[in-house]
Amino acid sequence: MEEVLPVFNSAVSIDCVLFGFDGGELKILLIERNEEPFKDWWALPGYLIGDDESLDQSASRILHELTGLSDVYMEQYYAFGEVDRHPQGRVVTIAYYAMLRLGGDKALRPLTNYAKKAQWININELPKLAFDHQHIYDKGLEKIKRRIKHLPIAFELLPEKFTLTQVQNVYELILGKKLDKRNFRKKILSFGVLKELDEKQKGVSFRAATLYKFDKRKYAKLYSKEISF
Amino acid sequence: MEEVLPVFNSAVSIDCVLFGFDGGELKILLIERNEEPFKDWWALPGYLIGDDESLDQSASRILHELTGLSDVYMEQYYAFGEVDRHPQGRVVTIAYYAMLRLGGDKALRPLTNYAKKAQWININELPKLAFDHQHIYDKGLEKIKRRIKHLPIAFELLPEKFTLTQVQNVYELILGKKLDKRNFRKKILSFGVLKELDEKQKGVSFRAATLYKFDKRKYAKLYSKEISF
DNA sequence: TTACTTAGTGTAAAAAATACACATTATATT
DNA sequence: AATATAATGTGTATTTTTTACACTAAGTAA
Repeated sequence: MEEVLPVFNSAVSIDCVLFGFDGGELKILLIERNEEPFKDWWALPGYLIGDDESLDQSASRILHELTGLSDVYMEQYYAFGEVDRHPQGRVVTIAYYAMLRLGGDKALRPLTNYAKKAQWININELPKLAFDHQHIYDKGLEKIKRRIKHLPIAFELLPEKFTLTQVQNVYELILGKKLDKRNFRKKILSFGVLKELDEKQKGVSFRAATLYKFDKRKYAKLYSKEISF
Repeated sequence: MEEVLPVFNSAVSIDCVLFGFDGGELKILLIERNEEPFKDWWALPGYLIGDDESLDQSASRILHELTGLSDVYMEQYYAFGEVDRHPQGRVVTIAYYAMLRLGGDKALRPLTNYAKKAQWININELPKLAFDHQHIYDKGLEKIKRRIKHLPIAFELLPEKFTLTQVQNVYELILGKKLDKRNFRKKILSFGVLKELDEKQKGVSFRAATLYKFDKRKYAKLYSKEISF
């Protein structure tokens, strides 16, 4: 405990837990590793931070390089630093999560060959993950469960226009339990951030539901309220 | 983005935000630095993690070496990693908070000369802090504000036996606002973790209040409930 | 005895959460 | 055209939680 200059004593990395909702299923984004250790294993998208980037900037860049995704707003939630979490040396990793709107257009394309591919995988069919990534994922899920109770972040998962039933599906998948339809609608509408549209769902084979959209202005207000008291 | 071995790319440190309650005042623990940069400035107790320690272990050791305190249960809450947060090089710091029972016995005695001294300082009289420590403190306070609403962590600040008015004082100091006495008592008792003692406050110059103590068994149950759903 | 200071208590009203079931509507099938 | 199907959409009563609000009781000091 004598050094004055801050001596490098660790590698620092970022790992990202991205939730996506597609075809009625809750998925997370994984990469297939192309490097040792854990070559060919599935892992959370993650890599070492860069010299001239903040943690948030690193997170965005890394996600982009490994998956091709950009403009994803991620939130930091925990740092994992067990001594032996990486078999080849000390790596402290800082975990971020985000919820993401899926839907065809955005192809997943790693821009580096550190990953063979990136893919959305149903959370009920998770493979064995590299390193302590299962643990990092578990903590991330716990985090958004708590979060979703207070803030309507589930909309980040949905397309621009959505039905209330879709919202309820997302909640049920994340919380892992069934919710009462009437009470759910009452509550979700009471946040005051949904705008009913003059438009119905199309292409369904039964009664079409009313579409809603998400009012970003009101959401921002709500969000800042939740933070303070 | 080519290395396979995890190359050290940063220093990693821990900073601790410790809240204490004493003489009716909410305080935090600061050290006076004895090293450049920011020699002679006040700072949060913090230092670099060790090679063979987890983050939690590092936090405990560092707190001990800088202040003499041991057996303090701290919780990690955020990682700060702006590129220029340390003037002499990259340092990512991981912040921990805890709430602590003060009261005479435990002397503060740095065991290293990295700190000149350690001292409890009223949160209303904070000096200018080194590095980005003001920011780290602000985030920590925000965190416990949110936390205290759901869990009765305020008891960690109080002596073994305490009055309800003392508990209320702690809440008011942390939340920064006055609370209604009757409603506060109703709510705090409804947590079901306080045991009324057959004993009164002593040495006060007016009516003595009933003492309570904190039931750790019930608290543990409550805590685990809050985490899941 | 009196003055002072803090402890300790209850209720009514409002708001939020919960439990619960059926008619409506669009489509697909015959 | 009639019918079957499957999901949409809606209301109320009950319970629980939160909020607002003011006085008496008890102990100490003068």
